Amino acid sequence: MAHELPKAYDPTAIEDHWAAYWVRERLFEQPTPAAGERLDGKSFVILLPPPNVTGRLHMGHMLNQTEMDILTRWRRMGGDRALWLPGTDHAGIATQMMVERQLAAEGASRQQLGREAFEARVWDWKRHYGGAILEQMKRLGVSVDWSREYFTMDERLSVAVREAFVRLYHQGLIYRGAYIVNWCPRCQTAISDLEVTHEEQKGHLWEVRYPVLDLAGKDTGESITVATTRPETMLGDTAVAVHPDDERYKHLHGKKVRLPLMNREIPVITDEWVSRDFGTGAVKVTPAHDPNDFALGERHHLPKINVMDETAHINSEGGAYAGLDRYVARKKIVHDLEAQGLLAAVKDYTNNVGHCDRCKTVVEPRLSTQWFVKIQPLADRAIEAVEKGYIRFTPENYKKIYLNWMANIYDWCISRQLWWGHRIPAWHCAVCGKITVPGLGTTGDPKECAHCGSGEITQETDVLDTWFSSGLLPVSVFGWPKIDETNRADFDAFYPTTLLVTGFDILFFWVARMIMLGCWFAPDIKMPDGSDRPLAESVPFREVYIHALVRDANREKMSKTKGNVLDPIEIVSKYGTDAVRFTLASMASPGTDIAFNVARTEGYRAFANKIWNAARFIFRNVDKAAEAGVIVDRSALGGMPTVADDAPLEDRWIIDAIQGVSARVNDSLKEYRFDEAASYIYQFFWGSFCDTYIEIAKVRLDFSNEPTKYQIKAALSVLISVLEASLRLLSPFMPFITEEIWQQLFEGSPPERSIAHARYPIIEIGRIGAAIGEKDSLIRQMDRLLTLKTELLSLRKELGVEEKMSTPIVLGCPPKLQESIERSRSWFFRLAKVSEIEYDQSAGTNHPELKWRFGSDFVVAVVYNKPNDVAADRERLMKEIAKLEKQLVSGERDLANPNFVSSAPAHVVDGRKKLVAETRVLLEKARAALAALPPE
RNA sequence: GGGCGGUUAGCUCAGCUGGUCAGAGCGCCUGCCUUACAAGCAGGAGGUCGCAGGUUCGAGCCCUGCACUGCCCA
Repeated sequence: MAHELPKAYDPTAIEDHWAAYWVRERLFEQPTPAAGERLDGKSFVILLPPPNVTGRLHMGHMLNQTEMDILTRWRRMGGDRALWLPGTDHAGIATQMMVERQLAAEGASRQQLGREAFEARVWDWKRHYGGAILEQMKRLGVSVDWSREYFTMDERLSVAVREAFVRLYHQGLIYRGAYIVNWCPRCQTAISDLEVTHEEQKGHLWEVRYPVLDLAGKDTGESITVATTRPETMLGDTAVAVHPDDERYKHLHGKKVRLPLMNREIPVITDEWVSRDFGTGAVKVTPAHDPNDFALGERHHLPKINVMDETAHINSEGGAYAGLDRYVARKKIVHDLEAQGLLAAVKDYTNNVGHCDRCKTVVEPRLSTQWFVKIQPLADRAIEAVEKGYIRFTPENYKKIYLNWMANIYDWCISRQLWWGHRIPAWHCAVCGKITVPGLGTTGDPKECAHCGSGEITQETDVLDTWFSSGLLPVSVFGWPKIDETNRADFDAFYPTTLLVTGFDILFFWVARMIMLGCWFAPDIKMPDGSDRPLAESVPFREVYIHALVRDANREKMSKTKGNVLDPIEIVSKYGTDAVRFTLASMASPGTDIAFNVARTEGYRAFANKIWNAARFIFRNVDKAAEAGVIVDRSALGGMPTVADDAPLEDRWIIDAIQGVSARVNDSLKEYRFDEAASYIYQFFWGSFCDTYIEIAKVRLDFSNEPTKYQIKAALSVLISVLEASLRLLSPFMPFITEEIWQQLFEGSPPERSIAHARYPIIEIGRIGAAIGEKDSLIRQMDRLLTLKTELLSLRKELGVEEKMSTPIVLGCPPKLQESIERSRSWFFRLAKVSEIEYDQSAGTNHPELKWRFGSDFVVAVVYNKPNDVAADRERLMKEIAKLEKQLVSGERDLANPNFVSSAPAHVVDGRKKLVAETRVLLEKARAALAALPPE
């Protein structure tokens, strides 16, 4: 059967086909191990960071997924039990907002709909639009196990969420209380510290006079000036605080002041926390609207007056300002203060203002009753797991960042005032007011109050922070909390997972929470042998690889407002998935952001085209050979290519090269050096295989003459085995094109259903060690030939020899090189465009009319009767001599230095000696050549 | 304010525990439609490794200071 490949590579023609094939054939499913099946420990388990159901694929996803896919495919081909588990996150706020917008367009609201109908509506939305991002992922060819796809609100995951809450509650690690939280007036919910982004903003610092009162409550005429950036909060002031040692205010200790506008008497208190240097050294205290003031209020038992409602409008506690938006109120208050002569000063001030991560609204610190996780006990284990090395970070510096954050962690506010999410499993009693949380391991909802027995209980309306459920994923996807003898196979086989690949932006949101929750709950599950699970086996993953941010070509962060967002799907349809994947891989060096440049992608599309055409060339010759009765054996393909010891130099050279590149690629991938691995393959395939080996092989594939079948067959079997191994090597990076060519290579009967099930080229250590000395000299001979070829072509260019013309050369070189040349005569003559060689040991010193080139062990000239450009030659030689002299001087200085000779390692000294000797020879030759030039 | 990175060719970036490390791709120049590929082939030019000190026989690599720049946390 003849192969048919179009001349130019067209990714769109093949990618959809294979993407669908992989899913349809269920090639990447990793079944639950059968009971009693031996777990050999060679497993690779990785969890996809679940994208939001509302999400669309962006470049960050694509980088993340490309890296995970490369690793998963690589380990799968390496023989591991590989499982990559996909799913989506219900994304509380984001999804709720999406559906609310939809409702708004219809002139409705969730309040009109009511909670249940609204939830049904969101589910509906999810069923219709929620899978979009997963469909996009399929287009990228990700090798995930679709049979295990989850959604964080799935029944079984919801069970886990409820159980986690219940356990933590009964362990005394969940409490409810009124604290200052970050309140988003737009989303109308509390958000965690992590969901607040701080931005510098120019604003004002208002200084306000609070009149000091005497014991009778009358103005003394004196006043105390406080500074504030949020004057509207003064409506809720319940004290003024000064530093106890501040001499300016000592006489006011214990006195009272009149709160302007509200005409409330509030005390002057003293507290060490007050900074004497900030503003006037006196601060207003608003316990219900500032976390520091809240702490102050607790210490001094101050009343906490909340003056704002959920939408950040002043409430009834705000007197005359009730009903005003916070910023309207601010203006009016400033105006009124000024009118009353109580505004002492207005200063420009830049401060950090918190914004809602989701909607960018300015966050209002606000007193509110919320649910919290007492985090320290969980954090302690999470710290231990990392400090003891049970979880390793790459790059390593994230370990420090993680530990630093963990050491300064605050209790986690887990309640959200949303309707979409896991509703908190706690019931309030209308009679006694106490809270009932179901017992451990129970399933049904409680029917009566656990404290007074009343049946008048209603479930908490708040839902849990989305990260509470995603933080449980590593345990919950494998069946926790229902792990018993009958269903523990998944957990035994796949927990802990091997690796987590993610961006640093969710290091705290997600990675840290998974570590805390995993280390907290997994120890409840016994090890397969029945022993207690140690912390080292409780971690949710053993390694974390943190990748960089994808920026645009100008290193700008991609953002919708800037309009510089690159849509991966758009680029993929233009250049092909393989090219985009390769771009990301080749730029993914740890620690640095990726400036995504399509110029680079163009280059890798060209690379794909190169691979395509190399295959075309080889296939065409295989077909031609078949016509001539030469059948190339394909049965031995699939391993590491080898070659007989008496094979031609170039065969041994290319085989050695692919063995070497395999070893390097494997090493690089072990260290997540996608960039290195990609570059090795690229250099090898394009440089060594296509530009050198195939060009050489063409000489042997000459069907026009009386065919030497043995020669053609030998050449073809090297070509095809190197191609086939290269495809496997490249497959994790470029799964589509490699699959297509690989399938064609086997002409419809491949040894596996997919190249993804073939074995990755890995060289066994023992074999590479054999005959290494001989191999070394072999490679050196080949390198010499190639260097000589380049020198000759360069010389020809300088002389202006026509491209098509071959010329005689004169060459002086050692016998060994001469022997290699003679043995490789057929291709060497063709590639170096040589018609005949005159070997001459005195080359370079005679024939002054020739233009000589010299290497460390050869002197060569192209015989071509064109007058030399003496001036240009002289310039080139002088430049070269200068360079060599510099090199020689520095080398000789080292060798003359007794310290160098005694303290540097032997191989360095030897290397330096060799270099100096070589430089001397070259210098001598260059000087001779210069002297031989005719005078100007 | 605290912490962590970065500064290497025109551009984007590699460069391991100091010693054949001054590299790659793109771009640029010159010549080629050579038995796959012009998305190609061949040959070439281009850098005092941010600045100033120091350690060392030896410094893009280690130390100190400075400059510029990015990020995280308060």
